[in-house]
Amino acid sequence: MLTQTRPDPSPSAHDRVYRMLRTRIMHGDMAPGQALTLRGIGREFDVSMTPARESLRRLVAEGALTMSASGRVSTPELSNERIEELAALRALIEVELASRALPRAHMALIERLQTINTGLADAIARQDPVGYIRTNLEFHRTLYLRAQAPAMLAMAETVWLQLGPTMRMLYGRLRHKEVPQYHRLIISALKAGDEPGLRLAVRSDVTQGLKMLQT
Amino acid sequence: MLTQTRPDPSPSAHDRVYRMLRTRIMHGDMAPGQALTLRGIGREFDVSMTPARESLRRLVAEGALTMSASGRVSTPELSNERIEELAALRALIEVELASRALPRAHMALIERLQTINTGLADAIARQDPVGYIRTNLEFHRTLYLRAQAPAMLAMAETVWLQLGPTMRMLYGRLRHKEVPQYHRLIISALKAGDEPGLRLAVRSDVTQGLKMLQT
DNA sequence: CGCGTGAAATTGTGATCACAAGAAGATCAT
DNA sequence: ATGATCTTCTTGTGATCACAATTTCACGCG
Repeated sequence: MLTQTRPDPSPSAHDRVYRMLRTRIMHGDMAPGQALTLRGIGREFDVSMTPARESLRRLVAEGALTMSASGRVSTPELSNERIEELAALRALIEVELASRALPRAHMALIERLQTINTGLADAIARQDPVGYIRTNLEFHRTLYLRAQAPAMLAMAETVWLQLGPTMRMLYGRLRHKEVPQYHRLIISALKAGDEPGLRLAVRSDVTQGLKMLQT
Repeated sequence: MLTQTRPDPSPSAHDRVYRMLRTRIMHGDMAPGQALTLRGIGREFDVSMTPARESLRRLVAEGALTMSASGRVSTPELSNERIEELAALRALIEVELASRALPRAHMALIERLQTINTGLADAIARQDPVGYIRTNLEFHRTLYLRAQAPAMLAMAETVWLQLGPTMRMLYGRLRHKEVPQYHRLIISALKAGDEPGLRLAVRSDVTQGLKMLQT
């Protein structure tokens, strides 16, 4: 998870590669089961094997990538059981994060969330799955940052990371036509300071879609 | 987290080092703020810098170790806020794990848990903090394995890992005289098939002690 | 056409080295 | 005695290479 502090403008090569791969995986820009190699990553990002290996190993440690018995690395193909577990984890962690964010959810934040929802509508209009996933996660992250609970947010992001490649399939199945209604309910509950309503809306939002992935 | 499958009897050097360090950290065998270096790890485990670096980087990715802006690695020194967050995460995840374990908690498991509690009493009698922490976590892990939710168990273990160095301090403050009463309550609730009682006992067990760490 | 075998290519792991950066220690000046 | 500066030592990062293991491909046979 992103715990280390390294605010310098020129981070290490491995850090750079790690962040780019992480973003790509989290936003569903990679399909489940896709293989990655050290030499392939080295070529793509113009680095040697050492930072490539560090990056891949780090993502494996976070569950974003899986490693076979022979050390080969690929994006995970999640079983139904795994998807259900990760959905349950999202429900547990994100509902708590939303509750903790509520006391600091003022109008500026609510307006920011509404703006992000507009971006979701744009991604839907463009039929852009990666853009949709990215903007959806931005919506949640923006809210949860107000919880001021970095350990929990890190855990939530770890779950998003593991779900990333699978989320792409979800988008295809939902064939989104409009912004998820639960986002509107989340925003309403924030405006009203309605904690039970907020918890219910977040739980519904994070679990409803994932149910459709289980075949 | 321990997600990759590598059942071969001779794992990689980096995997070996990683597991040993991970166990040491999780069981409170290292104090908060303790520094580790690549060359130091290399000497101690008789490996070169490459597996040493891989192991440390992996533990950093899991939050077990922290990395400074200059790349130096050490065990984390947790703030009160961080401790509260991790306790809350334990409560969220472990309560859910216990619930999911209940349907498969038969007499053999219950007897196993009682045996482990006897080991806890031994560790207390020996005034052995590391043994105490290890046996306590064994108690929880043994129960949660029955939940058959590896993603959740991995998350729980990640939290234990982050708390490891701090747990050592907790042991000092509690000055344990007897096996935690909540373990007895957990066992009773399992025998009775009492889910609400089990949830309450687990929540109390995982949060009560950690409250004493917050000064 | 499919399967098996062998060879070649590709892969991951670990060691080593060079280099840059940071930390620690020593010395000098106020 | 304390602070600043300089030097030395230690550290982390990345590149490269060797080697073992795995995978892929090609060819031959049934």
